[in-house]
Amino acid sequence: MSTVVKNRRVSKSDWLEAGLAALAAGGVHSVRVDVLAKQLGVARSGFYWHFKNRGELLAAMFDYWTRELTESVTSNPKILSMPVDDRLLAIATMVIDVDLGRYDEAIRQWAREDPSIGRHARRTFGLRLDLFEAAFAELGFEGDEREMRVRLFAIYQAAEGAAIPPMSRAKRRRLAEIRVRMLTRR
Amino acid sequence: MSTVVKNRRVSKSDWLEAGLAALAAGGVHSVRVDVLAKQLGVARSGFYWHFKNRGELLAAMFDYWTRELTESVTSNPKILSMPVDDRLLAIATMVIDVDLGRYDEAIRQWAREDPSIGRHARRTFGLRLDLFEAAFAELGFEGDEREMRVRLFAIYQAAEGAAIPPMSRAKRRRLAEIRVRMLTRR
DNA sequence: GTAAATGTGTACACTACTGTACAGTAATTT
DNA sequence: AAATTACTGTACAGTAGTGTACACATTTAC
Repeated sequence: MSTVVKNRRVSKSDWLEAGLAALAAGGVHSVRVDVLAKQLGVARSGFYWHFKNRGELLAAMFDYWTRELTESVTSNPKILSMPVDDRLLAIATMVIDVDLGRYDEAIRQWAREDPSIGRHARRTFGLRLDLFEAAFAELGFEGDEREMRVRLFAIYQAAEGAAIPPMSRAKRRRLAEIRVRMLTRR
Repeated sequence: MSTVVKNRRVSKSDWLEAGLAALAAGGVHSVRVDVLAKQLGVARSGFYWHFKNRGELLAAMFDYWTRELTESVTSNPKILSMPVDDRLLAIATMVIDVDLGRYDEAIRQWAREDPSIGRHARRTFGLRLDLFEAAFAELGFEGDEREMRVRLFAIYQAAEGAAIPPMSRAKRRRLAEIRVRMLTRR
């Protein structure tokens, strides 16, 4: 009566992906090794082959988020070399299409519980802000006016994907265009 | 060596407040009756005098959020009777001063885990959107242009308080003013 | 085709948290 | 002052999740 696929081996990255999916769905607390094992259709024990313990998986998940969902943008030469307007729209579009914000809400919650994660998350979110700060500076905005636009752009993007009720990708893309137009206009 | 205050009685609302504080700090999973008891300096057992079980506390917390942190605004005649521009700024200011968004992030996460909470949260967030929808309609915005402003206003406000790194209230208030000015401008 | 590396399942011990039972104490009402 | 209501602590039972031990299976390298 078991519906699981037998004889399929499960690699380290399978555990990582399952962990990330759980993170997005229900926050850190819901990434539990027994639940992941059940989802993957294997026994729990294999987990401890790949990871020393649950904490090591969590650390790997956090690193993944920093590397793949932030630095992949903030250090992307292709994006950084675009003209400002295009750059901002390109980032907004990426956030929607690649779903760059999918773990953001869970990470913030996690950061609030765990001081060490908090410090690292602060740095990572800082990298994003710097990117937008530079863009709006280039557009000639200064002081509070700039800060307002930077924050509005950054915070909205980091939250839209988790918003209730959710929006379709198509609509999000349409709104992104006019949003960028408004925010870059003097 | 115990630092707890002895002989102080703990009421139902004390448990509720402690639960809400835990919710804001670490999400639903971190509202645990043994932890709350320790914080309040009493034994766990008293909890079950006030609440049937942990679930009943969670339900009470959710109701509190809907009533005190949403409907108190969306059904507030004082606010609803203001001219549009003042109304939007008044709401933005309230969100900052009363910290109306303090549980929003935790609630969204919770809603994603628990379908029943999800349904109710959807309704509550809907009430807020309706409020902004009406305001921006009154200002003469239509279609995607209106939707963009409504969403930007709503989502930003529901996320700013939880953003990393955090901003001071003073700065948030300053930015709120120019933000409302920009969003209400044609 | 054998050895090493990479996994896997079963079984057990431990900890954290929830819920229940119940006797007792303090405040409030009559 | 007696009875009722509101609340507390101690003790016990149950469940869920983590981590460890270890023998066994499967793939990869030589």
